[in-house]
Amino acid sequence: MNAPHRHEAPTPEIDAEAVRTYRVEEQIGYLIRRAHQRASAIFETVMRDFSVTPVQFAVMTKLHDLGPTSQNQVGRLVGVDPATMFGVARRLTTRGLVRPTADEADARLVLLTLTAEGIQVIEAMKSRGAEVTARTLEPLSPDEAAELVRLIARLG
Amino acid sequence: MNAPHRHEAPTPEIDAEAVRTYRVEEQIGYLIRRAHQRASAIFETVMRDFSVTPVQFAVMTKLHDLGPTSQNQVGRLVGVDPATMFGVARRLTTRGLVRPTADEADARLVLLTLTAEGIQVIEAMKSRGAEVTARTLEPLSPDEAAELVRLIARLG
DNA sequence: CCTCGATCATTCGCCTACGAACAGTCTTGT
DNA sequence: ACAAGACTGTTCGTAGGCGAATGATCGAGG
Repeated sequence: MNAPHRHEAPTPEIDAEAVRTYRVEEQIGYLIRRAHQRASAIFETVMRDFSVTPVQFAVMTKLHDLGPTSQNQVGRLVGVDPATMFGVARRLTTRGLVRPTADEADARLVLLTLTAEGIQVIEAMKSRGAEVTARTLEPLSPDEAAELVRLIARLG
Repeated sequence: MNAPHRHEAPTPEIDAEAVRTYRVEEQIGYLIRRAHQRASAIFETVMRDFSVTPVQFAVMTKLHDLGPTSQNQVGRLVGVDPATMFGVARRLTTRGLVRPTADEADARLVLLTLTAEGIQVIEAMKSRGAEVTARTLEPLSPDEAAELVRLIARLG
C-alpha cells in the first residue's frame, strides 16, 4: 500500500482512496476561483461605462474615504501588495483619476489623491455599487446572501 | 437632486446617501477576491513541493479523470478560457507533466495527455488535496463550512 | 460539391497577483 | 551620533484572466 519512496521519488504516501474520490469542482478553493471570475464579470458589466477595474475601484473608494494616503498604506487596506499597487497607481495616474504627491514629513512616501475627475467617477460608481452586489448575490435568497457574506468574511 | 447631465457629463444620478454609506470591505465581490487570495496562498503552502499552481492542478485533475482531452475542452471544464489555457498547456508541457498530441479525426484539436510523471504528480497532489480544503475552511465549524460550500457553489 | 457558420488554437494587449531583490529613507537602541 | 533594522517604493520574472482578432479546419445545408 505504501511506496518504498527511494531517494528521488516524489511519492510521499499516496492515499489511493483519496485519489479516487477527489473532485476539484467541490473544493472550496476551486469554487472561490469560479465565484471570483463570475463576480468580476458582473462588475465589468455594471461598471462598463467607467472603465475602472474592481481593484482600481477598491483603491479609489479608500482614497475617497481617507483622503491623501500613501501607496503602500492604501494597498494594505484593500489587500493589494506593493508590487501590484505600483502598477495600479500608475494606471490610475495616467488616466487622470489620481494624482501622486510627496509627503513633506517622510520622503519615502508617495501620497495618492483623487483628482476632481476621480471624485466624480468614484461617487458615480459607489452609487451603482449596490447593483453589482445585488446581481452577484441574485441566485440566493436574502437570508442566504447574508449568511454567505458572513461566512466568507470569516475566512479572511 | 438629479443632475442635468449634459452631453459629456458622466453623472447619471448620484445617490448621495448610497455614496456616504458604501463600504467596499462588506461587498461580496471584495470578500470573494480576498478569499481567493487567501485560498491561493494556502494551496501554494501545502503544495509547495510540487510547484504546480491551482489552475494547473485543476487542469491535471481533469486529464487524470478523463484521459486525453482537447485543450479548449479541458479549459471549458475547469473554467479557463482558451487564451489562458494556451499558456497553461504550454507551461505544463514544458515541465513534462503533459504531452500534446494531434487528434486523428479532427485536425484542429490539440489533445493533452498526462505523462507518467504527470500521473505521479497529480496522484500525490490529489492525495494532499483534503489538507488544502481543511486549512482553507479552518476558521469555520464543519456545519458552517458545509453551508459556505453549498452557498458559494450556487453562485456559479 | 461548395459555401457559410461554428469551432479550435493562437496571438496581442491590458490587468491583477506576488516572490525576490534593491536603493533610499526613517527609526530605534546603544 | 551612529549603526542596525524597518519601511517605502521600484523593478523583474512568472502566472492567471480575458476581450478581440486571426487563420485553419470542420460540419451542415443548399
